[in-house]
Amino acid sequence: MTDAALHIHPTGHDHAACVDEALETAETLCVERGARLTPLRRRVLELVWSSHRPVGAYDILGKLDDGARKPAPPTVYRALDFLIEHGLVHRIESMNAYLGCNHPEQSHTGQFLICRECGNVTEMDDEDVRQTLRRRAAEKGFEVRSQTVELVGLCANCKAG
Amino acid sequence: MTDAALHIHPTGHDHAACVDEALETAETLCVERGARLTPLRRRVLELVWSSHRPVGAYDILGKLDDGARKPAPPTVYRALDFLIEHGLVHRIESMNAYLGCNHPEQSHTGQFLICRECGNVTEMDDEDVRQTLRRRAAEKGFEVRSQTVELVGLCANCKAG
DNA sequence: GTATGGCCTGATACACTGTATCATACTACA
DNA sequence: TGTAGTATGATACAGTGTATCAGGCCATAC
Repeated sequence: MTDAALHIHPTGHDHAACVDEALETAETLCVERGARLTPLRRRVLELVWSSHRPVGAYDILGKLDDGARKPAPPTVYRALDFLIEHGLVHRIESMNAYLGCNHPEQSHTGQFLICRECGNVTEMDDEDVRQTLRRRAAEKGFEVRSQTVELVGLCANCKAG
Repeated sequence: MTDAALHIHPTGHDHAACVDEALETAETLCVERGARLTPLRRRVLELVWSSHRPVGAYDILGKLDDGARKPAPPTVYRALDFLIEHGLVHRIESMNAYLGCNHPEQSHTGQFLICRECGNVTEMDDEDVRQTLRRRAAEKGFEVRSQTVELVGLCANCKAG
């Protein structure tokens, strides 16, 4: 059982279920692809999923310190690279931080809604947005290969509260 | 006369004109607002405009070294903060770099088209995109306050060439 | 004309984020 | 087993950004 299982997430959901599902999905997906979700990578993924807030690489590094051996930065960055490559984790550019992805089946670059009150980030994978961006850029002669969309504002919970 | 005036920009335009116009616009705008475009800030703006590629803070720092005194990082970051606050410069999050804005009249966050071949970045200030993002987020209960949109791909020139 | 307060810059030190490189260990497969 | 490929450990360093204090400049008030 992980730390996350010990408490309920601020938004009221059972976050342990999020983590479990994410890890299970990752296992399945890596088996399918012949990719190796090693204990280290699994642990890093679990730490990224410790909340719905993006996590810094050095936060992960700190939490990997189990008293015995303290890993070095490349250890974390390599694990993150693997996870990102397989769509299991996204990098939030405007925060230099990392966020678990809950639908990694097809690789993608999502659109992120960053709440400036609670810090939670939700992924909005909107095809309309994607197409609009692609079309508008194309009208300027630009061929889009990858999209970074990060919106800061207020989430539904924080607006209500 | 600046360095930029000594050569023609890759895309074939007279880049010195870009720089001159940007600096002139900045002067006017700061006078209107009662903001102080000091020699240092003006110089930093000029260096940001040295090309249509985003420029790193430490590149600017290096070019500020006139042999006599070498400025320290905070000097550059403070100047950049001022310029960003007044919409004269944008920060490209995915590159940790800074780009001159050619229509700073009304403050805004633009959409950026980053060419992975030539490195040039053009700003696409598309209201349709802005509205689509705002609407789609609102449908998820999210109220957008600021947008970061950075698209990587191929510009018209590099596709043709 | 000087005094005062606010803004701008200088300067030192440090924090945070990420990478290059080489060595070691593990795994899968022949 | 042996071997090639992959994963991790470990050291060092590069790149990016900030906290903090001190000094300088300028406008306005008196």
